[in-house]
Amino acid sequence: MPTVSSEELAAAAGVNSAKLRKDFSYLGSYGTRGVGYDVEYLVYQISRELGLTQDWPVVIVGIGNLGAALANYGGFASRGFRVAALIDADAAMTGKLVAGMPVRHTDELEKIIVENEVSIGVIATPAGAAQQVCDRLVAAGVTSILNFAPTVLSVPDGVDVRKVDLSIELQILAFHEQRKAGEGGAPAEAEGAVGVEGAAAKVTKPATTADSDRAGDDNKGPDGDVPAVMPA
Amino acid sequence: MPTVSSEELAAAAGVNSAKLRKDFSYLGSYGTRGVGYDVEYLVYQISRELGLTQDWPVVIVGIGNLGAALANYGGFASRGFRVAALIDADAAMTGKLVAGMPVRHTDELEKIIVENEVSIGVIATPAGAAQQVCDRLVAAGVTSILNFAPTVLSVPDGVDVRKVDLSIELQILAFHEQRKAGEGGAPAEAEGAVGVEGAAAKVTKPATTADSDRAGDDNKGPDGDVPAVMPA
DNA sequence: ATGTCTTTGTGAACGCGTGCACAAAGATGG
DNA sequence: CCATCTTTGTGCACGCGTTCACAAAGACAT
Repeated sequence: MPTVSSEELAAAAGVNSAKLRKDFSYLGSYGTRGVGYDVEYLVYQISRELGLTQDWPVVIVGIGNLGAALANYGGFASRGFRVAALIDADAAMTGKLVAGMPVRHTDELEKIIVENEVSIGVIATPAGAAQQVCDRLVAAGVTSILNFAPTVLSVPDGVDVRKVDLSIELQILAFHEQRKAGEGGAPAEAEGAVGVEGAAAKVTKPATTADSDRAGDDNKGPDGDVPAVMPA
Repeated sequence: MPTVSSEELAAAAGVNSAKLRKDFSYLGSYGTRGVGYDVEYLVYQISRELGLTQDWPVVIVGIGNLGAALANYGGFASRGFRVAALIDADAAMTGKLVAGMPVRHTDELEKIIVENEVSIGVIATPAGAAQQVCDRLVAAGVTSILNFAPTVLSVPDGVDVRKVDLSIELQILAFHEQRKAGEGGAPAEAEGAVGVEGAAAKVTKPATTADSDRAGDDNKGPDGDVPAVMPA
């Protein structure tokens, strides 16, 4: 199949064909009227626009379970990412092979960054070490950081940080799961698990509101639509 | 600070105060006019709505580096998730302690799900095993799946799947990094890294368009705004 | 008790993104 | 070379979410 129409692509992706065409048009006019889009050419153009045709050297700092998992992750190489080095603060780890690559010590961090012209760093350290590692990465020239540590990093302007919270997705699933179970009393209720049990009784709200606890009210929003409190 | 106003919260979160109030109103009328929101009560209500006050037993299948990292992840317990069991297909892993918990063999999967009333499963297996594990989880009663394996899972209606691609975030960083480097020739260009080098020359487009390669065109969208091809 | 002041809750307006619908473009066949 | 048919590229309109702005509610001081 050398060409595809926007209609076919849209159907496959489950989106509107007009939107797909409009999106493509931002990249330029790469389609041929009456025929469609040349598949190979389209793939190339999108890849290039997304930066997939570039070689991005990255370092992974913190080679614990997560760091090792990331080092072994196959999806990186196929997207143009090249793991330039694995770095860990534990001297006992130095030289060990992870994903076929020797772990380097933190002392060499700056040198590694500069020599490999690394601009993207991945932090998979414990929370306590994250900010310190981040500062060193930035000082050495890294301008984009992917943070897996459960901390909010502060960085100077011009540096991008993206935080990945592995439990967020689980949270979203649990939210929908709660909905499936119905509004009524869900199973395995563990009141006070977050350490605020009795909060509803302590507050100064009228007892009627606090005690009824929303059981039975229809939870309509101000505009009358369904409750929109829903992650992603 | 026993209470907060929507204005303070909005400023802290960097959002509009009216939107924040409207969002809160979907949960009910928990504020007090002239005062604000009772912090403790508000935290409790939001926690409850989000499902944080419930106890969610989960199983993690595939105890490799990633599975182990997830088992050790601190963020789960604090959000109401309880790891009911770690499951792996490798008999050599059975009984080993990971995050202070013995690894169970896949043979016991169904039993574990049923006994613990697990409704959420996490798949951290290699891609090849994911669908099979998924099918068994669903058959045993799991209705929400968090998939870390690089495969698209097919599930019956009523089952939610969320796929986590660890390289997506890296991709987004690289995209912005590319933008920072300017439109001109970026460093470390690796033409053809995705195996389509020469694609621009092979296609049947007029040579003028293909060769100019968009250098110099202003890349305006159909409505005249800035190029909106930008992940997240 | 009454007035003033603060802050909520929400109706209404605005703006942006999505989808519709069609003219222009190009391929294909006669 | 012309007619027809397919598919793109995009102006336009609709709808939804965000923001504005204000009336109602309650606290607090006098």
